[in-house]
Amino acid sequence: MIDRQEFRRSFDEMGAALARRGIDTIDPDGPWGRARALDVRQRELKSQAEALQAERNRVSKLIGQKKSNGEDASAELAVMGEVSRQVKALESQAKEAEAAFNAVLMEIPNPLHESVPNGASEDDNVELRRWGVPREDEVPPHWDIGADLGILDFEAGATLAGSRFTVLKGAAARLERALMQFMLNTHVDEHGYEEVWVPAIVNRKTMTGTGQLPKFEDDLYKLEGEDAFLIPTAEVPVTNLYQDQILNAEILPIRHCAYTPCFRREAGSAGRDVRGMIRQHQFDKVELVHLTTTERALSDLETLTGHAEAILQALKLPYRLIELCGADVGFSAQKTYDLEVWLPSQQCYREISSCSSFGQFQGRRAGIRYREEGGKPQPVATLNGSGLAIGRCLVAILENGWQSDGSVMIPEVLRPYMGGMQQIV
RNA sequence: GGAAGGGUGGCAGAGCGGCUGAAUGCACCGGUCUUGAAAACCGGCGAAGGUAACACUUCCGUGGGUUCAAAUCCCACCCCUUCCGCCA
Repeated sequence: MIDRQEFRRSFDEMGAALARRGIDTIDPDGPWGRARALDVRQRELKSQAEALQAERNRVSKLIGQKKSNGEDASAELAVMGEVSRQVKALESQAKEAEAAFNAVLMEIPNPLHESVPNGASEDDNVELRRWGVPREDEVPPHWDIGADLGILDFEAGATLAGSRFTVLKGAAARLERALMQFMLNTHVDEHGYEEVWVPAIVNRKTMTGTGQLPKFEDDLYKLEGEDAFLIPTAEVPVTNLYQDQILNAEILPIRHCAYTPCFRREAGSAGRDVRGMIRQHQFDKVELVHLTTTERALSDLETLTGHAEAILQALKLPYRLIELCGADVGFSAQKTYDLEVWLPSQQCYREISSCSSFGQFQGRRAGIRYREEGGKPQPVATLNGSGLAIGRCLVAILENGWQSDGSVMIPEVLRPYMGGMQQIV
């Protein structure tokens, strides 16, 4: 959520940062224009209500004093009936107006950080660097590699659950588990993260805190008969671990890593990546989450991204780092780097990690604040990034490790987790 | 699912119609004392809006109601704890 004070003080500057996302900030009936109008109305009604509340409180106190002194208070009581009715009416109007203002605010995305490049679509994302040497020989798609080896079963996934579900067997199942272990161990032992294990079902409030709700309910799996949802990413429960808390500044930065399954309806991506396991309704991911100060947010984003890169490097998977342009940065983020891994069958790089700084946006929404010694509470800055998406990582290993005899070389760092297995045959 | 108890400031915990934004203790901050520390003593110490600063307003799980006045009374809901049932 954007800051109300800043919204009033810097309406035009904020609007400009939002316009870079392609949002209409000129139209008075658009969200930006409506927010302004609703704020004015909300504040008017609130100050009217408050003035009358003050009167009510003053006279009520007087009545109490008179009564306890045995004096007559009937004159005051006579007028207060009406005053009280008016207070109630104004209170509920003010409440409604504030709720309306809030509802609009909740649907306004995070203004972009000034360093984010302009752009009209994902085609304008900026490549920052590449690592590793992509193989350019012909490699079959992972679904063929996996089917030939008998370790990926897409038909079984479809039978059990539908499209975009896959069953892993044998070496693939173990590889999935090995990747999870390797990633978590690396982040805990080498990067200093504290591991957490969290629920994969959360309530509406939690989902709202990180920004998935109210705007993106269609992307989520909702539980029948309950106001609860399957998480689309560990970001949601892990960040919200601290919802409505005031933290001591000394404990920042907080760095958590977590494995969770992730569930996405992929409502808007019909027809994209329908084959294989690039885009699944359920997938595994190890996530990195930082809670830090606003001053540190941007430099911590570099650190976090580096931790995700370290995994790719250890697995010796070629990748590139891109910075998302204004049109492509997600709703809650102020700045985002994507890591894209080389997929030889497609001869292109595909997203395998997304690392974002959210500034105070989520901290404000989720009520996560911190206090410097003697200072006032202020929202924490949050960051998160995949470290990494496990299913896509498995795909990359199958394709990059594929050999012309049909076998797949297992990256060295994973072999201890694979019972010493060097290749999948 | 059934029964009972309970949700109050960073924590613990009183209050159960007006003098209560809230006793008390702990924690924390400042001071006195001390070579220093501890102890003791004195003072301060919730959040949000609002203001130049005050004033003022709101907040005692959430929502509604009664009343001139609600943390306190009434209704509904949510959550937690314990016991029983069920169960990995």
